[in-house]
Parts: sequence; structure tokens; C-alpha cells
Amino acid sequence: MGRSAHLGPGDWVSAGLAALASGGVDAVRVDVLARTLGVTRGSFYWHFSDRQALLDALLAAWGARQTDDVIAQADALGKPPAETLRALLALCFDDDGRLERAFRSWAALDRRTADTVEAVDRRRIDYLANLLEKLNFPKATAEARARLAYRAWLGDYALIARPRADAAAVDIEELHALLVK
Amino acid sequence: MGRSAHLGPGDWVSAGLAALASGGVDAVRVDVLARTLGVTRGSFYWHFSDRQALLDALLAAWGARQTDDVIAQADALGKPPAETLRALLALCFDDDGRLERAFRSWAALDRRTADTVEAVDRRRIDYLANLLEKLNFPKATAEARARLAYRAWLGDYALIARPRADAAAVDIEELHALLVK
DNA sequence: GCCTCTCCATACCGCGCTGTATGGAGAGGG
DNA sequence: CCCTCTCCATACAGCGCGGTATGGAGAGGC
Repeated sequence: MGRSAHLGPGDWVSAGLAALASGGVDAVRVDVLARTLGVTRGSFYWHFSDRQALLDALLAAWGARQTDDVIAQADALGKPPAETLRALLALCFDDDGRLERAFRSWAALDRRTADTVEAVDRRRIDYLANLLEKLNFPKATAEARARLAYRAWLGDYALIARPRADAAAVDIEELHALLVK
Repeated sequence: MGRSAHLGPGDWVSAGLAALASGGVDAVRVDVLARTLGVTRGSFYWHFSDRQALLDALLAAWGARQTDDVIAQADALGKPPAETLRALLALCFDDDGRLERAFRSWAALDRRTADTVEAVDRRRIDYLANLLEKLNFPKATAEARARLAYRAWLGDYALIARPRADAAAVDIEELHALLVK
């Protein structure tokens, strides 16, 4: 013992991300997190100055990870661009995206969050555009299609009426076919 | 006078939708709305039983309108399918979508809201699929591309990094070209 | 065996919001 | 002229949550 007895800031961040994913920013409440962690708010205010400090930490943690996470996975495959694109699409559409949705809902209400999400957007769109440029598309076309693919991916998270599993696979193929055609 | 002196449920619904669009569900507070309307909460609790009743009214109002609003506009043009599709895309990408975003964020937290949004989604996707079937695409392809177009539209609302105005026009053309190709 | 430092518990105040109970002003009907 | 009905104001109780102040238990240095 001695490891699990004491909590660190990381534990609060993890719990915060979980609350954010399942209930949005307004669900990230100090005393609620304290109850789920089995401690009182006294612990929280030892590790953080106030609630805003935790929110900042959540944003920073997500921004740092999300910048290179999925892209690194797809890159590590070391396959040709067309295959990398297909793998990337399958990877992205597989995530449940609750955190992604939560951060974007938050970004609609908070300027600094919007800045971070915007940076993540640009990074991922640029990566997609580069991928398409390797397929010999002109720069403008590659960028337009990259934005289209990224929008389609984002839209999948916003879409409430989920297509059936088989239809989802068809959709990915259709999108991939349209992008590389 | 006599018209503007007294408030009706519709006034509270309008104010509620405005608050919802700019601050999300949690911004729809009885006393806040009362202040913006220049009255006290006593008025609210005369027209509504409680806060939840207002939220139900907001959902019902949006659901009723959104089911046929934009579609009716595009249909009224009476143009051929390809042109109708182009007009529909331009119309959709023009709205700022703050209400649309707010309802979808809300849907992530509330089951009944999710049901309403899902119905709206299905209605609009079916309309798009019908449009594409008129262009002689096979049914499966039409449906897949309809979902793709709808996702791209939704994704535009979730996208924080807004493309420049000229790039947006390019994107619409690119999407239209891919859809009808 | 004391002392200190880390981490958490307890207790307290304040604020914003919900819901209710009741009073009061104004318009119209008889 | 009074009476009633509609609509809103006022006043009150209660709760969830944020933030602070202070006490206290445990581990390690010396």
C-alpha cells in the first residue's frame, strides 16, 4: 500500500474526463468527483486551486494527447497512402467519440477550449490533406477533400440516428472510394 | 396596448430557444429568462408548471419546425434534383447552426431529446436519399451518399476551424461533384 | 519520541437557482 | 360599483455547489 492510498492530480483529471464524457462540462463538479473517488472536497482543493484549474488541466490533457494519438497509430502502419487513409477512417469511425463530442460542446461555450479544439482540427485536416496530396491530387482538391472527410467524421459523432453496422461499413467504403477517385 | 403588456407561453419559448442556442441547456434558467423578459419568475410559473415543462416545449417547438422547414424551402424551388441538391447544400451550410448544435449537445444528455433529433435525422437523410435516387443511383449507393452528405453537413457545425469563405464555396462544389459523379 | 510535511476530513459561509404560497393590480362582465 | 378572472410581484424555504479555514491522521527525518 502507499500507492493507492493517496490520490494525485492525475486521478482527478481521469475522473474529470470521465464525467466530461458522460455529462458534459456542467457535470464536472468538484463534490461529485469527490464522491466518486471516495474522498471529500478537501482533497481536491489540496491538489487544485479551484474548479477552473481542473478544467484547464482537462483541456490540456486532451489537447496534448489528441494532437498525435490516432495519427501516430495510422502512421505506424507504414502502408501506402491509400491504405493508410482507409485504416485511418476505420480507426476514427470506431471510437465512440463521447469525449470528442463533449469537448466540442464545451468549445461552443468557452473561447479557450475553442482555440484548443481548433488547433486539433487544423492538425488533423493538414495530415489528411498531405495524405491526399501523396495520391497526386492537386493541392486545392486535396484540401477540399480533406475537409470533407474530416467533416464526415465529425458528423458521425453528431449523428444521432446511427446506421446499422453493415451500413456503416458500406459508408466507409463509399467515402474512401469518393476520396481517392 | 394590451398585446405587448402580457406575456404568453410563446414568449418564454422564444427566450428559451435563444438561451439554448447561446449557452446550451444549462443556460435555460427560469430566473435568467425572467430577467431578460423584464418580469419575475411568478409569471413563468403561471404559464408553466416547472422548468421541465419549458424544456419539453422547446423540444416540441424545434422538432415540429425542423422536420420540414429547410426541405420545404428547397422543394419549393421546383428545380431538377441536381439543382435542388445544390441549393439545399448552400442553404444548409449557410445557417449558423447554433440551435442545431445546442439540441445535439442536449441530445447527448437526454434520452427524449435524442429521440426527437434522431427522427429529424432520419427524415432529412431519407429526403436526401430520394433526391439521389432520382439521379439514377442504385438504392444502396444513394443511401450511403445521403448519409455521407448529411454527416458532412453536421460535421460543419462541429468543426471549430472554419475554412475561409472562398474555401467553403469550393468545398460545397467538391461535395456536390462527388455526390452526383 | 518529537517534529514536520503531506494529504485529507470537518465545518462553515455564501450564492444562484428551483418551487410554492400569497398578495395585488388591472381589465371586463354583470 | 363590485366581483371575478387573468397575469404578475413579493416573500419564503430549501438545495446543490464553490471556496475557505482549520483540525487531524499518517509517514518519514533526525
